[in-house]
Amino acid sequence: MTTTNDLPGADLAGDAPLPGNRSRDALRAAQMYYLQDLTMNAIARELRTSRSTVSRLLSMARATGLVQIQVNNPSDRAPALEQQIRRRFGVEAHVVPVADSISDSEVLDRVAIQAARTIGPLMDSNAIIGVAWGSTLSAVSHHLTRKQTHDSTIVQLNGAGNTQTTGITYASEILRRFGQAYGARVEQFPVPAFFDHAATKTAMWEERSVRRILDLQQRMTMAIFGVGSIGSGIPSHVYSGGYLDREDLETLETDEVVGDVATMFFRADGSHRDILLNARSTGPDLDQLRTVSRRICVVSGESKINGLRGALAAGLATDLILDEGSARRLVHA
Amino acid sequence: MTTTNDLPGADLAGDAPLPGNRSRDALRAAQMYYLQDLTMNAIARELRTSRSTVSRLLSMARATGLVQIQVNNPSDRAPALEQQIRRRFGVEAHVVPVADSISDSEVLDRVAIQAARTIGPLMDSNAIIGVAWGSTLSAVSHHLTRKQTHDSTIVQLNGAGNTQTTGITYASEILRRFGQAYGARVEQFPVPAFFDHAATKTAMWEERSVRRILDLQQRMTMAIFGVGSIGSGIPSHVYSGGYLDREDLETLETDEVVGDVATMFFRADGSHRDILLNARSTGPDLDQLRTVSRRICVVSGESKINGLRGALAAGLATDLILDEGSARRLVHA
DNA sequence: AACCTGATTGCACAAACGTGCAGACGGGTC
DNA sequence: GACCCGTCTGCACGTTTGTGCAATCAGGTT
Repeated sequence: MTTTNDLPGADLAGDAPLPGNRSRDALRAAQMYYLQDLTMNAIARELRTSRSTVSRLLSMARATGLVQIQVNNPSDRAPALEQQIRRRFGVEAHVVPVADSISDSEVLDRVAIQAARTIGPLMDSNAIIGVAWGSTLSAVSHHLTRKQTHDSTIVQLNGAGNTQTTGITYASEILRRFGQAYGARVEQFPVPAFFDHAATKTAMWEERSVRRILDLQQRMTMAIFGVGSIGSGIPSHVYSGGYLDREDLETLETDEVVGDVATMFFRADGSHRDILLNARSTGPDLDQLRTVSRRICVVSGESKINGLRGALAAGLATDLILDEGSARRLVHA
Repeated sequence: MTTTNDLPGADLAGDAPLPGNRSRDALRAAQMYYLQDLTMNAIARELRTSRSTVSRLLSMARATGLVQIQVNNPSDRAPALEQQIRRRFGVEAHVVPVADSISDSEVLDRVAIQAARTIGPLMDSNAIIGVAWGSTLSAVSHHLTRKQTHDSTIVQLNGAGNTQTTGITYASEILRRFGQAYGARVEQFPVPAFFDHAATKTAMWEERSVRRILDLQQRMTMAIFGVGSIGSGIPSHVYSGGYLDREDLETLETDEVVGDVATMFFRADGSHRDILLNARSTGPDLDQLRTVSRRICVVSGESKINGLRGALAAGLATDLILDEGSARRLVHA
């Protein structure tokens, strides 16, 4: 082909420059491209613009949630792994296919993209969404696709401050992106991840500013979180980021903690009674978390397997999004 | 580009040739392509196959309904035309964007594609779908995308025989395609479009074989039909295809008929009382049709505008899929 | 009017994609 | 074993799509 690109001599019969033209064109283009199978060139002619503009209109249509693409495995014959996980652990599994040859950070990225797209369709109006923070959630938040909703709220699940920073910029970035993608209010939780003294927590928990957040958490319709894991390979953010001192880490060990969800710790059997640190943690009580009707856990990387097992034993999740490698480890052992 | 195509030296580490490999790969490919934004080349590497195979896997995934693409106009700021139609006529309108420069048959084709894709997501298990026949429905039936359902039934809305043929091959092809796309049973209605004598209809309507179909029609959860139109330009199939003789056409005129749905006629004001031909027609009683909870009317081409107005006045449709030109004519007059 | 600044456009090129074709494979038949 | 026929594969090629860049436009400021 000799690069007879774009439109040759159009743009002579100008369309009225109507208001809101941009997004109207995006909708038209999307309909013609995805519903009528026209090529971008054909669409460009009908829209009296250049093909490259159509390409951009379409990518805008995708980014703003105007176009939604779903991949649904006909549940009756879903991949074996997902079925096994559902049977063994009682959660709806979404296994992200990845070759085992790729790097951990790439796996995280791909799990995050797919998680973001899986969450999208579940997002609803009038929802109250609890969101944790951490490297997993951060990755997810970068790939959310827009979807307009009314009267929904994003609420932070646990404080993010530590001894060095208030953690606000990090956690709030995550929340902000969620809020923006879904057109939702954002409610931050401006407390440290852990109090130094359990008594301070008790006191703060009586404050009305805090109770407002706790109240929202109680009414959550959906919660989204990763897991932290102790004991195999790389420790998660919480265990190395200045949130806990040496003494804390020792008590975790004596309490036989294997992991955490939103800085609330649990043991391999799923129990969380009498784990000292939880009395100072600002995460949601795990019994309360279990009352939320949709609880989505995102996990990437096999180093999290111990924490994940604990979380599953505790029944913290209703939906589990994880990479294929971890899924395999989970069932084959 | 120097055509550095497809994978250079793969296919040495063979994967196990598992059963059902094909559709599993299609699912994996679809997830990686649509959910993770990998290129087909990258997918080919992970799947240990060639890029072209991935391309084919993906088009298979789309064709079998594994991937579903939706374009949703955020109803609050839907295109003006759709809003006006909804207000004026009380139906949910889906306007198919087409430039006014293209030919009638092309318009029909594009309306049909978009109609097929619009119907797809509405299709459900345990549904009983009534389907009419005619050039519009025929076009739609060619573009249905597969979607597996359980225990659903496609039932023919009106007989298709005429004096020359039993009409079976034509109408049944349409039904067959619907049935195949949705994995549904197909129930044909083996009667002529019109009886010569109303008495024959009365008699036949008591036959158990016919009652079975009528019973299904009574329990329809969805109906899909076009409209026939008299009086402007090209007459529809029914008016020229050997179904009616001159005398019949004359009675239609004296009865002030403007169009039909599934060979049941109505006037411009939507009424259908005392239209003689209806007593001999095998289409569903219009009062009964109105009890179906979802009634989708597909219209392409401005020549149908008169019939369409009548059908809307009669309140026959809950959803209307039509081309932009007709939509404009509909509101601007 | 002159000037800046950010958004938007079309172009040119490179990357990604779809598909006709010929060869390879599989399994049934003579 | 030889043969046939339908299916699947990779290749080559042409087509379609994404994107950096420079020119242009819109609207606000000096």
